[in-house]
Amino acid sequence: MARTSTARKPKAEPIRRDVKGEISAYKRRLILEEACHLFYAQGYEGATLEAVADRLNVTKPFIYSYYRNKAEILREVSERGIRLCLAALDDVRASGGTPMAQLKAIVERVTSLIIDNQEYIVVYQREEKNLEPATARDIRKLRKAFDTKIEVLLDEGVASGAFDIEDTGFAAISISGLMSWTANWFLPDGKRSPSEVVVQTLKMVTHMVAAPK
Amino acid sequence: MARTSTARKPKAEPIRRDVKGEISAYKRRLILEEACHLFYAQGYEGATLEAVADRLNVTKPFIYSYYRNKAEILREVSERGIRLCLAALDDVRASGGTPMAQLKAIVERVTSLIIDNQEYIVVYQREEKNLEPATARDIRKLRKAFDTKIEVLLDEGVASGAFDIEDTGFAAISISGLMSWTANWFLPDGKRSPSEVVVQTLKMVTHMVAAPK
DNA sequence: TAGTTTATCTACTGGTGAGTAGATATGCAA
DNA sequence: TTGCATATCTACTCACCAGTAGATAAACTA
Repeated sequence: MARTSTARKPKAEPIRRDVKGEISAYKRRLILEEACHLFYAQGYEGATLEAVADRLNVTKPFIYSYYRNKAEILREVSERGIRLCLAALDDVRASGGTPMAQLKAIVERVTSLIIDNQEYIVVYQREEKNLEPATARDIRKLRKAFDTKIEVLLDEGVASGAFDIEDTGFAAISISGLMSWTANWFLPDGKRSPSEVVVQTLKMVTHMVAAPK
Repeated sequence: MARTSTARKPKAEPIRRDVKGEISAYKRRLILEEACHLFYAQGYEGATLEAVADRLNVTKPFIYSYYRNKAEILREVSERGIRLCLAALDDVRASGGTPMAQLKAIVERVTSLIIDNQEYIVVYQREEKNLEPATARDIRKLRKAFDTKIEVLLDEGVASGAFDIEDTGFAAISISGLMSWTANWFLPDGKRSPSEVVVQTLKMVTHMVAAPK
């Protein structure tokens, strides 16, 4: 939306792409993916940046020219999951609908996201204590915000009579817990496909909150 | 129950306690508790055995005369949670009752155990990859056994009409996940007391499985 | 009490990996 | 082309910690 500060002519204005920045971002992304994969397989401390570099056919100092240190990589890995989930939740909330319809849409989208980003989410769950305390707090705040937004939605459903819940705060924790837990047991080549998991999770959540007809 | 092999006289037989063994077991227990506490606070790799020794006012070689190596301590920490939960489950199953009554008893007892042994359980969840592969497999088997036993109970309840569940395997995973997840968010000094958490968990689980009246 | 065993400690090794200094290569501008 | 800037690499340091060898102290036995 915002023009680059040097842009002038309205006609045939070249879209000034920040190519250098894009390439740099792309390299960061490659490092991030490979690092996440190794953190997942061997643990944060067990995975060396040397090994990450090897798998990218570069050397360790290459990584250090894109990330200040190992912890910064972990930070980006850790933020990813909750950022995506919050965005999906906000998106559903913005498009409206009944509380039940919204809850169902959120469970569907968030469970899918968790399956697709399983490694990022598990790494965060396991390695939170390796984050700098300030970073850990920030991410915790995001997770808290997620739960609170679910709670508000549940409150709306209780008010409309769609849900039958005694403690919406606890129910919110349970629902987000149920979804988060998926990252811990789901096996990409297991007997349940991602879409089956989504469907079943939806059923569990519905049972948990729906008012009896 | 079993006599020591050297016991002879039936009358006034001294109960031959293995004092040496008991003291040894007690020391192992002290090491285990302190190690678990530090693993919880700083992570398995972040916590040094030197630090564990310090907190016990002993030295590192002391620890090495009770445990072969650091991984063996982690193994005992990791086994504890699931062993206790399985024992509680078996105990409830053995004392009988309706499927609903049994499920409720299991959720109550297991959730309480998880709260009481929070640190052991979280350390296992986080540090599983630091276990020797064979050990990790063994413990996974125990957890699988737990879920399967829940599934069988759910099947019984479906057969009797007490439960309304489409996929009992998935429901079993969800229930044990809901309980396990407690270890990740419960705060001993938070706004919910352990017994409130147990009560609310029970409500969630009941909602999830109960057939409509 | 002397001698023996057991428990614990002091002081070390060896391997490892995060992070860096300075060299080198690659591409770009004039 | 030459000179400059940027990207990447080679080769290192430094700190840390699991695990151990061998010394010492404590406890037990005869």
